Amino acid sequence: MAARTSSERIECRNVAVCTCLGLRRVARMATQIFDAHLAPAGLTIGQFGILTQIYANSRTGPPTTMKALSSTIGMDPTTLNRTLKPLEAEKLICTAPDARDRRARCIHITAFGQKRLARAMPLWRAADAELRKTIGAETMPALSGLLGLATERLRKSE
Amino acid sequence: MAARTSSERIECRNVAVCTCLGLRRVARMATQIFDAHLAPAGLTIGQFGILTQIYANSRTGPPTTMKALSSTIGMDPTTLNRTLKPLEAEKLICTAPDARDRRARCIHITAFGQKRLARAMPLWRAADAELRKTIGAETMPALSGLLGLATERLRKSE
DNA sequence: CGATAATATATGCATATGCAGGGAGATAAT
DNA sequence: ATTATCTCCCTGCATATGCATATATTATCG
Repeated sequence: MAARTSSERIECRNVAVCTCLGLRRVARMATQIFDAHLAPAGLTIGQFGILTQIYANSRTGPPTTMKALSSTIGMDPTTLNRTLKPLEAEKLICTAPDARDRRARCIHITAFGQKRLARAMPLWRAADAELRKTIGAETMPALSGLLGLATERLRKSE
Repeated sequence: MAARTSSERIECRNVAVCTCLGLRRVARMATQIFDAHLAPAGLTIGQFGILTQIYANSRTGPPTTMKALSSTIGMDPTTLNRTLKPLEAEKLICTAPDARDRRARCIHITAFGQKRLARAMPLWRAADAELRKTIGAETMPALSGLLGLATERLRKSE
């Protein structure tokens, strides 16, 4: 038999429906919708989500640390670290070393940040409504539910 | 009444279940699984998906252009442009201007790229199996189906 | 108390993502 | 044919993402 090294067909049909690639693709598309809606408030959807979480935490307990926040939103701490930088540069948040553990930094939302968040909230609602309208009023909660379930199980597996 | 500007509570409960943020979060988590599995083959899941698509196209018709490929995988052409750079630098793909339309660039997978893809394929299967096992054998196809539906509808809306 | 381990954050590197806008080439209008 | 327009790609800018690793600080063990 002659060698047919590069003509051996690679079986790749299933890749077309890869869940990971699907997640990334739909996340990209949804991100464009949300970023476009939030742009007038000067926030991306990622920044908006983080700011909201910091705000929510500030109303329920002690100041958030990087570690806690990164765990809550399921993001690598090093990513969060850098993602916070533009927010701090814009004075939407401020950070200070924790008095009881000087390794940790406490993250606070500023009054300016709260104003920004309040301004962004209706824009987020409009983006959410557009996504719902586009992918279907039945599909949206089903997708959201599965994502919540997946998050939970991915978290537990760590 | 005294001014209470910054003490007005911002309603943000729904943000916790934002579909866009959920998509981004689960996409991040899944990406970590797939990237870890594919690392021995020197590919990220994004590169793997693109390489697979170029390979599949090469077997069914004329060479892929950037525009066509970006549309197929639902990615901005400028993003694709840069994402292809490391693949070209590693000689996994090669590009050449189209003879009939010199604005366009035709993208080909090299024999070296096919070898790399063949090596990565079982790693991708292992990653897929791990994700399935983690999020649940019933959840996986349901999620995949909804993502396919969402992709379709997001595409049509453009 | 001093050495060691564990923890919280930060930095270097590389890839990923897309908007605005620019340049080259193809197509349509007059 | 010349102009106008449109299409395809590329570059500058800014954010997003995480691994390996470094630094600072706390906790633990002997």
